[in-house]
Amino acid sequence: MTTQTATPTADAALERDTRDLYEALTDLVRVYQFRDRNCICCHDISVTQCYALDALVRAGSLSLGSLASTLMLDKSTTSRVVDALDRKGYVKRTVHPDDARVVRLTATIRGRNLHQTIRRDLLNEERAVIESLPAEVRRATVGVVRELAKVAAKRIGRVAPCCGDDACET
Amino acid sequence: MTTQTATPTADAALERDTRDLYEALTDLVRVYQFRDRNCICCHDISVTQCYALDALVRAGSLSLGSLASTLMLDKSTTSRVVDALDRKGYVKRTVHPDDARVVRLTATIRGRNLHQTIRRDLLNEERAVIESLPAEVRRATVGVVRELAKVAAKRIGRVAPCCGDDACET
DNA sequence: GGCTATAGTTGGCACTGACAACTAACGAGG
DNA sequence: CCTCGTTAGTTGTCAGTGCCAACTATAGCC
Repeated sequence: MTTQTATPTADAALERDTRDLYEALTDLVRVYQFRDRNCICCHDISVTQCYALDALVRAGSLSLGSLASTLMLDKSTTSRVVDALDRKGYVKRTVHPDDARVVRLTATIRGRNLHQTIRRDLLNEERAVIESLPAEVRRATVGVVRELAKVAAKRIGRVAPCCGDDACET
Repeated sequence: MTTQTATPTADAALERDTRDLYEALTDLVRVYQFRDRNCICCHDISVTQCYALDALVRAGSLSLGSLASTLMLDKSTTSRVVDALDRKGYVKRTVHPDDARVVRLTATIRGRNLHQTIRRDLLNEERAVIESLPAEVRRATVGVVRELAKVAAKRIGRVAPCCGDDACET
């Protein structure tokens, strides 16, 4: 009974799960966007700027192009986000030694400190959210979210224009 | 001091879960933001506008203030988002019969149709993401995400300014 | 040396999001 | 009835986002 048969029951279940998950994810994403806005912006940096800083600290150093694709943003947008971070002294642009076209982006000490501070705040929030859950549930939640992010990235990260294949009849 | 946890082991587990969940959720939220940008914008409407339309269709009709708090946005922002939807003919403003101060917002037929179309697209995407998962896993995922959204909303929806209690020394 | 491809930047535009200042209508109290 | 405080929305302003398209500069190839 665990085989992936195309029975009407299985179909109905998939439909229901799709709808339910869609609703739940919508809520979740909305709440986290709100949290990010509120939690990050009191630190002299915007949400997108924070994502960029995070990506840079994590990676150590990136070209503008790779940063853009990490953030799934246009290069022009990314360039301006970096402008802001550069202006505020959190990130430094240097020319790549082997290829003068590429810009090497690295977080400054100041940038790393800020990143650390914000990360601490966000982790505190996260802990507050989940500490009420029983340990097993928490653990399972982590697994599920991770898996979901992976699957979604595989499906979605791939399609650049519009809605992919189905839909979007313009 | 803040938490009276049982054992150091449990503490460590909580820390690890917090970190892991934070990473996973960050990824998840990023991917879904991207999906929304790409999936919605080919329909003559922006992401925020779509969220607003969705809230209106769901609720049937809302005042501007309640729409703002549903979306967790400032009233001024909300007003302008509604401007755009109004201009495009997806939403109508009417004066509330009992209180001439409040604006009743309702989706037009056009608005409901657009909503339906976009919803279909997003559900198709969602289905594509999860249809590869075994049915039990899917079901569990729905439960977990729902629970997480609920817990997060309780914790986060509450704190309006800045980061809540900890951090944010301005 | 000239050509094409690649990496980034800049211009332009619509929109987002916040705060503050404003207008309009409701609801007491006098 | 009129005034005052409150509540609901709108508008002004400003920084930032995000896209496309046009541009500059360097690299790599013939």
